[in-house]
Amino acid sequence: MTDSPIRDENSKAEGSRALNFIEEIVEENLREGKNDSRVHTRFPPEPNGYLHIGHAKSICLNFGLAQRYGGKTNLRFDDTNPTKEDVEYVDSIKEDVRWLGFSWDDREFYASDYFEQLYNWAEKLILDGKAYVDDQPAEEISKQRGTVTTPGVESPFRNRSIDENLTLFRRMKAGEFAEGSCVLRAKIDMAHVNMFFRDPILYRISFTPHHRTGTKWCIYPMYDYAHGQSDYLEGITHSICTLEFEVHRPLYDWFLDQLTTTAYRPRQIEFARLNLTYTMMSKRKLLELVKNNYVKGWDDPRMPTISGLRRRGYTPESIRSFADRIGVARRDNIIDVSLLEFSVREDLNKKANRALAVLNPVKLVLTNYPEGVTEMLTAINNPENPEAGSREIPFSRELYIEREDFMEVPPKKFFRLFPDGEVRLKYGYIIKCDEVVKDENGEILEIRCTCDMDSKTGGLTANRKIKGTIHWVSAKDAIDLEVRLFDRLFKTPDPEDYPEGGDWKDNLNPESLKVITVKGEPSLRSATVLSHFQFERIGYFNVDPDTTAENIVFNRTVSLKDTWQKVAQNEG
RNA sequence: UGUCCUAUGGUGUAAUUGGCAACACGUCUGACUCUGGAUCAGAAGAGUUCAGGUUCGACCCCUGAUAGGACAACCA
Repeated sequence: MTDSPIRDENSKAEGSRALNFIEEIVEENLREGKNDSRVHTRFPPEPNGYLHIGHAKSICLNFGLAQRYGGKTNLRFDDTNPTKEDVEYVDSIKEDVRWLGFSWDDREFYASDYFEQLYNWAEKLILDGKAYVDDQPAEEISKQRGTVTTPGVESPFRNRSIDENLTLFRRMKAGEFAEGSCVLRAKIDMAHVNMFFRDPILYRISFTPHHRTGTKWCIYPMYDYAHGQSDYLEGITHSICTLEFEVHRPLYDWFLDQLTTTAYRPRQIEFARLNLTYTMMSKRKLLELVKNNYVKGWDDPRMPTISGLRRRGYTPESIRSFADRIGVARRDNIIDVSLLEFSVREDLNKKANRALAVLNPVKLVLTNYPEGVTEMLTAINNPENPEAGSREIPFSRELYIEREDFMEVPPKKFFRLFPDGEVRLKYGYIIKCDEVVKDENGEILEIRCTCDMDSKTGGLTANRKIKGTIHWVSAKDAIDLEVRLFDRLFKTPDPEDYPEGGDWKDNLNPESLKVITVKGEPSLRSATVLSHFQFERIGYFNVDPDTTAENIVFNRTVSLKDTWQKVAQNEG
C-alpha cells in the first residue's frame, strides 16, 4: 500500500472495475478528510457457529476495502451472549479468515474486552436519567412494546429515581437477582416509529459462564448497546454490516451521541447479504443439519461453510474471485451456485495437476498388443502450466476405460468408441473396436480392440485425425480409490420454498453424496491430503483428510464443464 | 394497514453524477485441440417495474402507483 490514503494509480489499475457504493462512500469520506482520512474496518462474527460463504463475502469486503485504501481491519468477536457461544467457534473462525488469505495482525478483539467500559457507560446513562431498571418479565415487556403500527406502553418502573436505578443496576451486576428477573433499559420513547427506540434493553442477566470472562460477569450487554461502542473504542471508520441492521442504525448513532463527544465517528453502512441457489445460508439451520447428522459436521464438503468448501477442494483464490465477481449492492440477490463453481474451475484449471482415473470402469483388451509387457508413457502434468512437468504412466494390454465412453449404437456426433470405430487413448495409441463380449444379460464384460502400433504419441501415424480421445488406466497397475461424489445439498433452488405443512429439510437432496470405488493411475498413491487434481475429462478432485495408507479418498470438487452431456440431451 | 429500504438482459453488477445502457457468468454459433476441458473469434438477449411531471435531453431529478424486502428475542 502507499502512503496516500487515496487510491493510487497502481491500485486503480489492479481494480479497474467500477467502484461499488461502499467504495464510493469511502472515497467521499477520504476527500472530506473525515476521521483524519483513516479507513479502518472490522469483521465482527459472533462465535456461535462456523463461517459460511456469505461471511466470506463480508470478509473479502471488509479486508479488501482496507487493503485498497491503505487501512486496517480488526477481527472482533461479538461475544455478548455466553449461552450460544463457544471457543470451538472462535478457533474455527480464525482459521477460516486466515485460510481465505487475510490478516488482522495483532488486532484480535472481543466485545467482552469492553465489558468494563460498557458497564461504566451504562452507569452514565442512568446518571443522565436515560436508563432504568425494569423488573417486569420478558413477556410483559414484549407485550408493552406495541406493534409496528401501534405505540407501546410505558413500563411502571420507568420513572424510578436515579439513585434507585443505580443501586438496582449495581445489585444486578453483583449477582443478587435471578436470570430474567430484571433488565436495564434505555429510556427513550415508547411511541417511536422505530421499534428499536421503544426503551431497548441494554443489559440482561445470565449466569452461564462466558468462554472468555468466565463468571466475572453475570450481566451482559445486548448487541445494539455493544456494537457501536465497540466500533468506537477500536477507532472503526466504516462499520459494514448486512441490510437487516439498517433499522438499527439510528440507535447505533443514538448511543454514540449520548456517550461520546469527539469529532471522530464510525459510520454504519449496510449491504445485501449473499444468497445462493440450492444453498442454505441460515447459521441456525446449518447448526441443525450438523446437530441432527444430516451432514457429517460443519466441514462436510456439502456444507456452504468455509471449512466445508475447503475440504471440498475450493481454493481461497476461487472464493475471493467469486466475491469480487458478485459485487456489492443494496438490493436482494440470489446468485446462481454455478457462478461459484465457475470460479473454482477457473482457478483449478491453472493449478491442478492432471491424472487419469476411470470412475465407471469396463475392461478393454488390446488383442494385438504383446502380453506381459508394461510400457511407460509420458503424460503432461498440466497443459496450462509447463513448469508442472510430466510423469510416466504404465500402459499394457488390458486397460479400463469409462463405460460411458463406449456405445454399441452411437448417436450422431458421438466421437468416442463404438464397433469399428477408432479412438485415441490419451498419451497412447489409436485403437479400433473389433468386438464386444457380453454376459447372458447383455451386460458388456469386455471390449476387444486392435491397436495401431505406430500411432503412439510421437509415432509414425500419431497425427492421424481422430475425433475422440479417451482416458484409460492400465488394469494390472491401477489402484483403487474411494471417490465421494457430491451433489447439491438441496433439491430446490430455494431450500426455504416448501409446501404448506412441510419443512425446509424436506428439500434435502437424498443423493447429495455417492461413494464409489474407482480405478486410478498408480501415481495417485502418493497424493497428499488436500492436494488438487483434475481427473482428465471428469472433473476436479482433492484428497480428503479421511485418507489412510490403505484407503485413498478423493472428493469431487466440481465436474468439468460437460458440453457433450448438453448435446446428448438436446438430441433427445 | 405504519416507517424505512430496494427495483436495469436468464443471473449479478455498471453507466465518470442529466447526454440515446456496459461488463461478467450463462446461452447460441464457429475456429482450434491427443481433455467434448481450456483457449480464440463472433452472435443473440434489457430500452432500465408502471403512469405522470421537470428538461433540448431522464436509468439517473420530482409526484403517484405497483412489486419485493426489513422492523414488534432478555439473539446477533
